[in-house]
Amino acid sequence: MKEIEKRLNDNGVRPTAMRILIYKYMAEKEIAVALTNIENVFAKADRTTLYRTLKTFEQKGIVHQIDDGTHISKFALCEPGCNCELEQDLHLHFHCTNCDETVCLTEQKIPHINLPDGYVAEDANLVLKGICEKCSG
Amino acid sequence: MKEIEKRLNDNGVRPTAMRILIYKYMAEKEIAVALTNIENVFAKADRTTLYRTLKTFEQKGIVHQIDDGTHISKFALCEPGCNCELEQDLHLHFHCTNCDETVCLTEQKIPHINLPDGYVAEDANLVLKGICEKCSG
DNA sequence: ATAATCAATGTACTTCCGTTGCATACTTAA
DNA sequence: TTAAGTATGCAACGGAAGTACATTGATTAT
Ligand SMILES: [Mn+2]
Ligand SMILES: [Mn+2]
Ligand SMILES: [Zn+2]
Ligand SMILES: [Zn+2]
Repeated sequence: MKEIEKRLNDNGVRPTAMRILIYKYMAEKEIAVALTNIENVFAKADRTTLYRTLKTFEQKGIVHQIDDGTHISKFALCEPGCNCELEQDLHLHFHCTNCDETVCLTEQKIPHINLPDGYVAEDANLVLKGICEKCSG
Repeated sequence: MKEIEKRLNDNGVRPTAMRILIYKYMAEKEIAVALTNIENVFAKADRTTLYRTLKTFEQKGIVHQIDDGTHISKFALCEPGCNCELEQDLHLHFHCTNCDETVCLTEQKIPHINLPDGYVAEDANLVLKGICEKCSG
């Protein structure tokens, strides 16, 4: 568990008890989580704290936010050493319409797209929807 | 303007005054519109009516909904004869972080993606974010 | 050790958007 | 002309994101 503290420290986030718990929870869970989700797990903690923890994690590059089309922000841990801002590390996400879970497909990078003149892309979001591995098996 | 009535009729939507106005508005405007947007334009009409009009249009294949990552649903008219559900007609969208406008890039189709075993894709959403043509010019 | 300072958490409240239930007006068909 | 179906209006609800302010906790300097 010292690894988590180190990871947080390295990214400039003070490793408080709450933050370590949330990080641990997200690490064990292999799918993207929403605030409501975390809220249910850590019912004794305040929503705002959890909200701000996610925001802090995001700002410091510990998690990345995912827009899977449900209009609910979800978050997933970044791979160690990944730079989500850079095009090379942008991966696609899969949202299962059956179980409503969203996963990172970190191996599947978003292909480069040529845009019409005048458009300058700084970020990209690619979400596929359908039936996930667990639900189709 | 008879064209609009025909378009609505052809898609099984009764061409009421309100619906024609909304269609006309969306046709003139070349960017995706949100409900709030339409609400401001047609201030005398009720929110719910506008909301349901968009929903009806969507169900009948007259408009398609766009998730541009702002967590606000936006809508744009479908090209005549387009089948948004089909992979071949899935195009990408561009969201300008400067003017907050979202446009359809109907020429830019979403490339086919090979998924890991077990995943079955039925829909795709690709949004690029950055500076749009108007803002970069 | 104490006080001063800054960061993290808690409480409460607000806003925005999407959505639904039910009543009323309008349109179409018998 | 009546009845049935559809569209619109009115009112309210719920979820999620966000913020202001108070309080607690941890760090640092004196
Ligand atoms: Mn991801
Ligand atoms: Mn479009
Ligand atoms: Zn699933
Ligand atoms: Zn712009």
